[in-house]
Amino acid sequence: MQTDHFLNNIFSPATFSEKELEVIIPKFKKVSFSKNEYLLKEGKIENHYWFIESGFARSFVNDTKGNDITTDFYSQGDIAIDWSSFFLRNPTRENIQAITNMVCWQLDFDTFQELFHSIEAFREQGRRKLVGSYFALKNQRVSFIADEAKDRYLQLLKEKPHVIKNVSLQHIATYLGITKYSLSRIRKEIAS
Amino acid sequence: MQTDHFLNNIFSPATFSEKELEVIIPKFKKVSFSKNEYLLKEGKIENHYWFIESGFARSFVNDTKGNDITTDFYSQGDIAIDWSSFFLRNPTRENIQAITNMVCWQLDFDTFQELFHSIEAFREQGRRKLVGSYFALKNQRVSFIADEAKDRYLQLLKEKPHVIKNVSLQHIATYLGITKYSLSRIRKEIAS
DNA sequence: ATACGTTTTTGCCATATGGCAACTATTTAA
DNA sequence: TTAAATAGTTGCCATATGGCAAAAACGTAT
Repeated sequence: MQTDHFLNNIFSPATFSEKELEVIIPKFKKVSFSKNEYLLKEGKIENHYWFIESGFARSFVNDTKGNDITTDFYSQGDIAIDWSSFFLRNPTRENIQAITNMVCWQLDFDTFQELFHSIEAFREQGRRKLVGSYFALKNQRVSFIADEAKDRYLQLLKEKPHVIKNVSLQHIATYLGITKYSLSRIRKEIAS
Repeated sequence: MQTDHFLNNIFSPATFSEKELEVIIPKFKKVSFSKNEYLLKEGKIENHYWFIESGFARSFVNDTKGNDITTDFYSQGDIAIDWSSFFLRNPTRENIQAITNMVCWQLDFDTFQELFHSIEAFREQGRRKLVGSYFALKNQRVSFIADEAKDRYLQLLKEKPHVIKNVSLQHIATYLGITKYSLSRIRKEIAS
């Protein structure tokens, strides 16, 4: 096992034993995506746990009026997944699409389950990742209620500056819950 | 073990073996709360996993302007918990308060961990509960962006009619992300 | 380099919701 | 039962954001 392998950043010797790493790491398969390709499509059951080594992706749903609403952005080190479809084995409402070319590492559901139930550190890590996503979502919920669009944008700018640079205005707008017109005006206002 | 015990509705023989139930059920402790008492207070670390047998609770946070914003409602069969504080062992931003008198069943963190790591069915159930909360939150996020306040209210009315009847207008309003004035007007409009 | 399609910007006006202030209704405590 | 506190309602106007249409800017393929 090469020690400069990307996954060694995700599964560090501080948390996993040498023996566990030898079981875990080889189970991942490297997969590349070209810009605009889908990692997951609406109606399918999420069957992969994807770690991103490079590139950007976004997830979106189509609302009842047919509007495309961005639900999240993903970049290096992130897990690009619909947790509920993956764990509950339900068809997903989400699409996950590559915004740039990407390199990812995948685990399928059965392999994930095997590691989850057999390795306590893997299980704890998975739980922490899921809870981390949950926490972010809860904070966003409060921000949606308490903050104006401009503040939500500034917050995103601070938290994920690399995202802003790689994602089109219209996708950022739906993520923030506003129209592209409003976001364009907010940017203009900030610039001055 | 009495078979009409409330927890037998939560831990059913279909999913858990007789032997597992004998380990799990006795570990729960029955606790009652009076109206307005707190199950969890801002700044503390969530140390309990609460199943509600009867009564209602709500969780809320204080935003930067000091406004009290309702984040969720809980009733019979629900788990009234801040998952992130519980699992990540961080001080919480949330308050969970009894809206009526309540009867709950508690497990502390260490006991939860013990059961989580030793009983696969318990672990799967916990994961499903957490993912279920996550799923609900994600759908709410889309609804916030795609639907008007009136539709969000009608949706809540359909999903949790018992909540509406037991919770004050102002708390429902902040949960929906609108002011009490707006919700009052929406109700008036619906009535006609 | 040119031309096409897509994305972003901007003027204009529409609409949903916010929020004060005053009033009314309901709940709680004495 | 009555008074006090709390919760809900409503008139009025303010404000943030929506959304069309047209123009401008940008990216991409030939």
